[in-house]
Amino acid sequence: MAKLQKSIDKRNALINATIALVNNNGFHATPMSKIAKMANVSPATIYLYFENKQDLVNKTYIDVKAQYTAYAFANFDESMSVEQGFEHIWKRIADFKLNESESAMFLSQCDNTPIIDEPSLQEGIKHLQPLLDLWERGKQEGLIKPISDYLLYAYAINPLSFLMIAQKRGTFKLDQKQIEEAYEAAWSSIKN
Amino acid sequence: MAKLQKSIDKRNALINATIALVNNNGFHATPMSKIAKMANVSPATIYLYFENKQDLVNKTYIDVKAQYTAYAFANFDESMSVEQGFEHIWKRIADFKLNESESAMFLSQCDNTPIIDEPSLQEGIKHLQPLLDLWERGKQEGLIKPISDYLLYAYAINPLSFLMIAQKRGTFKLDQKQIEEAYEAAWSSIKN
Amino acid sequence: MAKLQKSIDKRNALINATIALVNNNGFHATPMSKIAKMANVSPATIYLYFENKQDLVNKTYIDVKAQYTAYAFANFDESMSVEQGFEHIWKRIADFKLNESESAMFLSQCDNTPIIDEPSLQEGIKHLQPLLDLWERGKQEGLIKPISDYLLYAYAINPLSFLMIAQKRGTFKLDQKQIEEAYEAAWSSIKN
Amino acid sequence: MAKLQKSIDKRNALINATIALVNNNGFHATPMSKIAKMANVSPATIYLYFENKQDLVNKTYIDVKAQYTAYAFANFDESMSVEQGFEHIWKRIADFKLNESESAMFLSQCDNTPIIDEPSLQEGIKHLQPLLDLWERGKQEGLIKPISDYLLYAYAINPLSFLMIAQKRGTFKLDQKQIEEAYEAAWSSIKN
DNA sequence: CATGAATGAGATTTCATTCAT
DNA sequence: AATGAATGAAATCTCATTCAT
Repeated sequence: MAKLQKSIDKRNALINATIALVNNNGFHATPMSKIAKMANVSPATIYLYFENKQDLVNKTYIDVKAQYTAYAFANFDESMSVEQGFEHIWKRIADFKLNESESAMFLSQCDNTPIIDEPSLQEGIKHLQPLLDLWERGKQEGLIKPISDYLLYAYAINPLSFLMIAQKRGTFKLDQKQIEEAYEAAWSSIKN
Repeated sequence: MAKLQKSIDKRNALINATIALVNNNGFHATPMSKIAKMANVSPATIYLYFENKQDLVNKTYIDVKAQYTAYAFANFDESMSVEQGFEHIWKRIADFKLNESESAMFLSQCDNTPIIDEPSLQEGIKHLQPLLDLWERGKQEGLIKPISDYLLYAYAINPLSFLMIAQKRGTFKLDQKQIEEAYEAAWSSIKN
Repeated sequence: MAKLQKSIDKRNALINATIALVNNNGFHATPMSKIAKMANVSPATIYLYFENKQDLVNKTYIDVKAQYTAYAFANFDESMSVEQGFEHIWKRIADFKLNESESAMFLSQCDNTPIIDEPSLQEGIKHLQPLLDLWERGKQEGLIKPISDYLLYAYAINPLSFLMIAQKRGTFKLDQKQIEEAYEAAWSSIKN
Repeated sequence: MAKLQKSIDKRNALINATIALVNNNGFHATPMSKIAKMANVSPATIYLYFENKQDLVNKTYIDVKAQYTAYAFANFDESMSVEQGFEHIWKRIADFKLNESESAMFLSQCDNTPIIDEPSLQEGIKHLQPLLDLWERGKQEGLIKPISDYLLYAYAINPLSFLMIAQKRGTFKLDQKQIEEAYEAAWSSIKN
């Protein structure tokens, strides 16, 4: 295996350990030593890849957020109609939240606490542009309510986080039928 | 001032300090010593009122959750029509999230991280029953979609948390017009 | 009940609580608050009867040591022969160590650690005089080895402490037959 | 110096500091910080070698007890006669108690208080077997009283602890003549 | 690059003692 | 005399980070 690859593997192992431990124990109960142990490296090695703990968690956030958006827009095509496009993206996001629930949980935790610093939060938001563009088109075509993107996101996308957490906690199960119902609710809330 | 009152005041001061500091710094960066300082007591005094840090944050959660539901259902009357009742409760909750944003932030942080233990989370959920009863009535009258309460909550109520956080971060401002738009979106998403 | 009596009762309750707790947990794990709780008084009340923790444990030691020697010499009569007198005292001490094992344990702990201050240790030794006098007589009569009282005590009396602790720990049981054997060993070790 | 050696040195420094401080101040007045200072390491370093304070004192006890028995049985040879063997071991133990009085004091403190946990006490007892075997032989040959090993130990060996403490406290001096007297008393107490 | 050992700084928690009542 | 509440000081232990190898 090439040296570079080994390096990337270690970085990934650290990122994954961070996600798993922060999800299960919370940021406050995730010491660097545990992260190192789970990633099978020495604590000192972490500092070869990241400046400090804050940097590690920031970078983890940015990485995961990038995965999330890449997943969301895979196979999306700007030639799709607004409704087709929205359904496509929405279902990709639903898939991500339910199948990649470790990653989704981590994002949810970061987005609701002050553990990520402001610049990294900004960095994470960047990649949502295609969805915003789609909504813009929808508004112009009169298909989507002419309201703030924040409102659209709050009603069309964010509820999936709540459902993912409920499912993770075991109090609720999202099967195919309920995903359809959720999509209905999402579309109803933003369509004109 | 009576002894009992002084005791209650101290407990409240501790709860409030906990909310403020956890909101601003996160649980991991909120030492007991800072909480004590902010509440104007000695660190040792905290342990007269709470067993340990975990207990303090659990009890804070339960307290705040109780305030939240009390606020939500104030002046609610089961004789109201389903739509009237829903609008009433929804707007109370919106008021709470936007006016009592410190409390709301704290709840959001607790509901998205593993800092509160399971029994306390359960304790906190108890008081939502009137809303669930209203939805049940709505379903029977054919006014509300016959879907899981989790889905209804995810779309009708939870988006307010997202909007509250966005507003707190200063990236977005919820004024009267947008509250009406949000209400429209909420109602659209769950009405039949 | 007279006021004075109530006062004495409280003092005794404190002394007894100290003995029980130090025996079971050791001095280092016996906080004043636990002593107070066990004696059914407020922590502050302890300071009405004793200057501080050191004073409490010193006084407890002196009290128990006095009980011990009183018990040891009860019914002893200087007109007894040396051997009769020794057997009498020895058996009283054996009785004390085995029946009043709480008290005996406490003394043993104090005599083998630096928890009691020097003046109180001295105070505790005082009352052994009758035994030393008996030995003196025994030496003059040629019945007892002409060796230091420390040696006599080490071999004739102190082994009972070891046996008491072994019994307390449950690894060994001292019944009547073994007490006789122990007496034999004690007498053999010091008799001329 | 090899890494391993430095590690062993640090562990030993910690063990020795523990012995010295517990002897002089008692367990309750021996904070980890003092132990660290005396061993010339940071308090945090203690936790690389021992799990916690209880573990440190347990391990110290086991170490010292092992030294004690190794010392006691050095040059002992099962081909010796019972009386020769006993005298040999007894004098080795006397040497240890008087020359290695720091270690002996520590053992005495541990054996008379609840500071060592049960498993570690058990661990410490293991190594006395050669003495018990010798006594067994003595009983079969009719040279030693047919009584419990606990009684034999209480009278033949344990008095040395009492004498060692008395000497340490300065109230009594064990010179060569008195050691012979003590040996006489010990042997008298257990011989048939 | 990689590490294990080490640690300073600080976290949580305990406790002997005091004080207003 | 008696107390419960309060606390300053200190105890145990943790952890992010560094450094010699």
